[in-house]
Amino acid sequence: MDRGKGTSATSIRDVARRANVSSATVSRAFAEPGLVRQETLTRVLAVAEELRYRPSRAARSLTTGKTGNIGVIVSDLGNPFFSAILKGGQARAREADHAVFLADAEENPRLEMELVRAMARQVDGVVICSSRLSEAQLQQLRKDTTLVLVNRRVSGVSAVLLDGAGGMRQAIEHLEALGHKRIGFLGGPAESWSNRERRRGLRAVARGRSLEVIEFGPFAPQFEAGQHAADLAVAAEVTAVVAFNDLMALGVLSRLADRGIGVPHEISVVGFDNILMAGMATPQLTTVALPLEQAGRVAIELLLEQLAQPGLGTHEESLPAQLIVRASTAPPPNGVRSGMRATRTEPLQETNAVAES
Amino acid sequence: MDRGKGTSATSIRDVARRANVSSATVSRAFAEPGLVRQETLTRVLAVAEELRYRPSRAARSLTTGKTGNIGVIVSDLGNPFFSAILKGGQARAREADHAVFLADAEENPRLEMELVRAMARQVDGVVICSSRLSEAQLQQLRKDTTLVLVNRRVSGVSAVLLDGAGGMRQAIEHLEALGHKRIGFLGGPAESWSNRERRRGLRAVARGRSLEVIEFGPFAPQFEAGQHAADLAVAAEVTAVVAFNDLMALGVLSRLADRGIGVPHEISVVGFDNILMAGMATPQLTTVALPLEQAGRVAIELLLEQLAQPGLGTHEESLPAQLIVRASTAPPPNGVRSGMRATRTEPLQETNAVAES
DNA sequence: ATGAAAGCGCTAACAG
DNA sequence: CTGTTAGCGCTTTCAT
Repeated sequence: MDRGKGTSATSIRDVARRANVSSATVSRAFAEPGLVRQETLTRVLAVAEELRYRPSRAARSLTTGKTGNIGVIVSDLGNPFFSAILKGGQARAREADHAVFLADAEENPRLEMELVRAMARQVDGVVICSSRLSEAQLQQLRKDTTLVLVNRRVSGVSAVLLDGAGGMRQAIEHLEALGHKRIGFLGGPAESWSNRERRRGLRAVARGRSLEVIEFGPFAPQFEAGQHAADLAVAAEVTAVVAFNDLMALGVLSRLADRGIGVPHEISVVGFDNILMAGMATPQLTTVALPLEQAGRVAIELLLEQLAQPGLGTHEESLPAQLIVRASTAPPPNGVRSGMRATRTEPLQETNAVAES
Repeated sequence: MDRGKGTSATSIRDVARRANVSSATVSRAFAEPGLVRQETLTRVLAVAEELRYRPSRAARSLTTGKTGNIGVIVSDLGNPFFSAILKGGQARAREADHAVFLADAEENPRLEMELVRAMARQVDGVVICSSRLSEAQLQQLRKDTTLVLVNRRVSGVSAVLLDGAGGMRQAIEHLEALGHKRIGFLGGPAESWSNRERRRGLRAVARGRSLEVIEFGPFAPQFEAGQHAADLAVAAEVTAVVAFNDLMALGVLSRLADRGIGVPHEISVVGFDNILMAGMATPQLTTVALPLEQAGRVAIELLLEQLAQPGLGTHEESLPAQLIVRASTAPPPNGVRSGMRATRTEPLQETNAVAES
């Protein structure tokens, strides 16, 4: 009978015996090839190859303290926003010969905390994307875990941020240049760091311009919320709408089409690119693209750096947003209009906030 | 100075000393609580808690041979199809207290092989989603790795399959019931197992019915390919189109709209649900939904079973597809038409096949 | 340049 | 029920 699978993986000793050397030499042959004589080295490597020997990382980690693994926690695997980050991170980790532990926190802070704790001993460090933990909890974690955050800023922790504020500025400037004076913003979840950033950018750019900006929301960043919000925006007589993400923007587009309202002739629409539509190149929708894969790469990069020189301080890397203009924006129907100073309304409605970007 | 992070994780000995027991007892307290006297148990657990002790899986795996980890390999992390599977698998693995190693094979067989090999020693088994490896390579791998395949059938290996053939049958029967007689199928990548399945289902259902089925493709399963294929389908005068996936279907929709061809009045469109649009509920598009998350769960399930009883044979689980009818299908323009027997054309064009579903 | 030996944190017999 | 004793596979002084 077959005796299961990995029951008898070749160990370092097998190689050592077969090559007439001590296991120490085999170990060195892999870790510090320079320390063994050329002749021995080739022999050992040959035998290792022949026996299909692969060092056991678990055993190695026992003595070295390093696991060669990196943990990545996302708040919702179903969100393409995170898949993209993950893809980049995964690639970078592999280049550095590190394996990736993946966990989905399912938007649940308790679970997230638990996952980091559970991972802690099996990885050298953890990347958390859009953490739902409180600042205090994160500060707690960083005491005994090397941490890098994506899409979240916390003092003393390295992070890679996506420049939502800058993206918002680009979007608004674009619309302003087209002649829009009255613009609606459909906000995402209130607790979302990136939503706060985007609103911050929005206000900064509106300040001191002859733009009227109306904020709606918070909304769940979903297609349906976009459909709903579209009606609010139309009622508020804006000539352009910027949505928290492209899913919502798509909802807006859909609702406007249903109501027979022309895009972009009657109203212009901009979405923030959750990369949802990456494959289909969002041919209709003007979006603010975020370099998500790169964010993943950089996060791993930061983590690796930090592992290499634990002493040094923390980095914060901010990645630029990029407005991609397409068919959903155009000059407003009747050229210039009001011309009041920037204002904003209170949130008009609450919806349950789920996925964030 | 701070001496890095996990430098001094509390070990089993620390707990043992502090609780006045041997490390064996502590070990048992965690592994087989039943073997320890209640009193001792509580004391040990209390101390462990106090010291924030977490057993080291690496060390444990050294003696037990089990790692408690599962490897999951997907052929493209960027494809939402796989994110969905991953999400389900991740969840199931966590329920079973297993961690997930994730790797992206990037559509590259060499890399895929390498990844499985690299993972092998750190995991108890591997799930490969839409493997790009040859049958021979997979047979090779299964010799020394516990394997479960998703979306791929290979003799002697457990697998979870998505019933593309059944989904296709549903789609065609739906269109037939509406009165369509001449239907086009826009095929996916030629090498894709699921594409072969869908074509198989297509022919099976067409056989013996007064339906004319025209196959186009193979195409890359992308939005752009859908746009292109739309023209071919229109030229072929079909009254309905079934696309390999929803991305392509969206492309079709887009192209038809550009050409001013009404959907569903002039032509009906059905997509296979790559779950791309999960969030937006694909409100316009009739699709064949595939239970992707469940597929992930079942895959892990199968793997766990196999790990538990290595002796037993392999399972193949086939998950049902589900037609979801929405606004993109309706009776054909002029009711009944020709009525010839099922036929099919040769592939009309080749495009580079990338993502598959 | 290489080997011997100790030990990383844990579990698995085997005693008691 | 609990302690003792060996290792698991590898790295790392310390010798040689």
